[in-house]
Amino acid sequence: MIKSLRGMNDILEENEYKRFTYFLQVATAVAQRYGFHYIETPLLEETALFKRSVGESSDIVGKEMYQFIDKGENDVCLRPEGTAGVVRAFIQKKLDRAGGTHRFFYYGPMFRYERPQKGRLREFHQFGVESFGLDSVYEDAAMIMMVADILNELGVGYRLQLNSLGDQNCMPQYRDSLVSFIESVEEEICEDCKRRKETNPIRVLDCKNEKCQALYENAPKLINALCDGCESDFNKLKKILDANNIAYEIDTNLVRGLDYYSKTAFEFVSDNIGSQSAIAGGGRYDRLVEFLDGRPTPAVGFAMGIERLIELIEMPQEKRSGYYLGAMDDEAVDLIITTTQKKRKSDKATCEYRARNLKAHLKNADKANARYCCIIGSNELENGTIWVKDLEEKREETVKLKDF
RNA sequence: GUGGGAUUAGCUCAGCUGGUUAGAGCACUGGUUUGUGGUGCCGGGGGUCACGGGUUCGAAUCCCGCAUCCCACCCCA
Repeated sequence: MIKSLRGMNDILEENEYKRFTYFLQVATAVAQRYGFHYIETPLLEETALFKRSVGESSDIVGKEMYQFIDKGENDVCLRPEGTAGVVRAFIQKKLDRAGGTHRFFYYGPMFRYERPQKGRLREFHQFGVESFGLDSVYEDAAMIMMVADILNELGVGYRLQLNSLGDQNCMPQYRDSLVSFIESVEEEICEDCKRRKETNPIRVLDCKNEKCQALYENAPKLINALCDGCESDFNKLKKILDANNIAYEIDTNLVRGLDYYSKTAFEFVSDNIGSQSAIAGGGRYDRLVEFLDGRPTPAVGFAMGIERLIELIEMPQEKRSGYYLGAMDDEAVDLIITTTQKKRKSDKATCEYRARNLKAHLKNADKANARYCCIIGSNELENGTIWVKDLEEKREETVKLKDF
């Protein structure tokens, strides 16, 4: 038997596909209410795109990409995340030169070659949005409120963690002071942190090693080193969230794993899905368009992990709907088929191809969660009528077939 | 990539220290004699016990390998 590859799942169970499609409905509707429109970009991109955007120091690019040389000798890879492709499309379409604001949402599969576990797949699905052209912190707040709206509508509980990563004015200085701090404790930190000091020093802050964490208690905090602009934006952001009743916690160690973030960084986490607890994450990435050879364009966005989310969604109760049609007589089956086809012009309608007794049909109709069970037996066939039972109201009537 | 646990019917699981045709509940399916469901009763189908080796007179049960899932590390959505 051929099985799916490790970490790659089918979404076909009732409690999966229903939640999956319901999530997309809700997320899409909310994004459209915020003025975002759909964008679809390729699953396969040039490897260089991710090296330059996500960053070579990140684990995603360093060891998790599905990368290969195609038949035209191009170095390509399956996208490990969604932002880079959208930014590439934005620049390629010269929207950076067009100016103005551009807001996109997308969803689809992402690929990372990781060791699978609960909430961590090799092929997984993200829903995300990207907003270009606005450097206003109001847009950062709008992103966060959009995530909150989606989660609230889905009945998903969360905690929001917030941080500011600074910009090109304050981040480099902070990085220098952090590096000198790390050097002062270098003897005692873990091997990973020693490596991080060289590749991406900010990342030592979210090292999970307890000993390291204890040492970093005294590390300089980025939040205290922000330049005036970053600090006032961060304060403004907090104010906006307060005014809109969005609860948050400041997490000074929240460092997003992708290199392109600056200023606002946020993460929505859940305590109910195991150790892979981040359900949405995002932030501002004002430099990324420039890094990918576009005109400098401020941008902000987020992504949500759909598989993690659907574990948490509370589905609204499903109501009976549509018609179930059945014959109790072999002679009536053809009539059932044509009647069903007629109904399908306007309503959901399913039918049974075999003649069955009434009890069996009612059982089928009930199982199909149909609202109406409609039967033609020998009596009805003779009189040109159809027997219709409303399974919810428990009412039944016999109507002329032409009026049905 | 490292360490640990699990793997028996579509699903959730039982199967004691190796011993005759591997079980249950749910699900599926058929019937339940005059045409009434979700909630009665009776019956039926379905498992090379993940896969590959080994030990043994005999393996779902013991050993080795391998795959997948789960947990932790790591990483992130």
